[in-house]
Amino acid sequence: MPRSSQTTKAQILAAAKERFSTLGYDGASTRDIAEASGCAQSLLLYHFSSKELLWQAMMDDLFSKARSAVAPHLVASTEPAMAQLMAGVRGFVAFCAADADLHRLMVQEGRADTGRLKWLVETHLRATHDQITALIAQAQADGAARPGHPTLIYYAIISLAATIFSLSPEIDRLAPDMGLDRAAEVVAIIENFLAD
Amino acid sequence: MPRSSQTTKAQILAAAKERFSTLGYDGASTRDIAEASGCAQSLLLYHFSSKELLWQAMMDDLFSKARSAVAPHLVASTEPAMAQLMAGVRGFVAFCAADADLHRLMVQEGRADTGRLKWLVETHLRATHDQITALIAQAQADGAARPGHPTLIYYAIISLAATIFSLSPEIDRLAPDMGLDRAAEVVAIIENFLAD
DNA sequence: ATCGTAACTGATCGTTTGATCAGTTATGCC
DNA sequence: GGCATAACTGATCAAACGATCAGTTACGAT
Repeated sequence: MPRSSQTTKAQILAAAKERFSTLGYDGASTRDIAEASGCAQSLLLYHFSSKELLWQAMMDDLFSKARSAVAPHLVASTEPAMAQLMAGVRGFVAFCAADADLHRLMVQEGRADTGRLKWLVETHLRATHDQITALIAQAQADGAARPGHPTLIYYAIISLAATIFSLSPEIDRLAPDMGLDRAAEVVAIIENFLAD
Repeated sequence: MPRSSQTTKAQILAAAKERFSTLGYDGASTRDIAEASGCAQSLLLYHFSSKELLWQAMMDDLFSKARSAVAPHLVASTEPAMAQLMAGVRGFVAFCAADADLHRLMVQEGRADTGRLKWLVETHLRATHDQITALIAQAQADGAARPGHPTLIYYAIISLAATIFSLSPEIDRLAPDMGLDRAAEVVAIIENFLAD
């Protein structure tokens, strides 16, 4: 019984995000993803052609959502660079708290120099990296942000913002008493870290 | 031609660390690991019984090395907690800079609540976590360290110390101009972050 | 020297993987 | 109402997986 193509694709993408982020690219199987989204494995390949193209479509979808959480705070603002930066950080932390899968996926792919990493850097990472590091450099020139290579600062922010949420199974096992409202404290940590 | 059992095992463990850390548990195959260490796949299983026990043996080996890089700075010191902490941080950063695989492996396993994660927490993580968070709490009581849940501070330190090195393929692609002596700057970042 | 045992290999088992394809069902258009 | 087409399924492929096992090699103790 054919449904809307968009509905089926969205269900497959959601299942793919869950499986790829927890099991890794090789660990996740297209049969498993198809079963979790309630369709035959062959339908998954009918819509996305191959496992790798499904992975790319899932990444496109995820980065599109991440950009809409961060970008509005950055564009064409008249505020100082540091204020723009912190507004973007708040949006990014909120996104990571709500969906830890993006950072899990990025860490999985960022450790080996594969074809998938090259695709990720050229398609999604480069533009954001260049934009944010320019903002960091401006904030440093204003005397508002701490010194250091902007790329290093950039990755320090990302790791502080995302690691707590992406390692939550491990952290929950070690410190079950820790509260669940970690986002506010994470923002405070980054603000304190960024300040000169 | 039988070699020493210890030599063969060490070669297999080194190859396993490289494959598991870059491809993930499912992505790495015992055939690949055996080929990289120059022996038959059946010999690998002869020495380690199964893929999962090989993975555990590799983790035991790696944590043993990590502990010898950090522990000497912590035990039975008469210095204040903050000074002990920073000494341990310097040892840990140096270890991460020399061998980024441990953190890669930890991030891979820390995101899904599998049997392997449970084994990791109980066998290797719990003791270190309890020891370091107690030190953090003491440094906070001394008024030397910033406030916040010690486990949150603990994971902030770990992510700051390790992420830069474990994501080096991605970072090298984005900012090839960045220097290679990142360890000193990372230590400075953590020291600044920890201070009250 | 020889004998027991640890180290090691090659062949092979049953499963699971990504992928292909012929065939079936339902929807939207004229 | 028929009809082209998009949506979808089940069967099946070759390849790779973890694992088992019978058989071979070489070292070390007696």
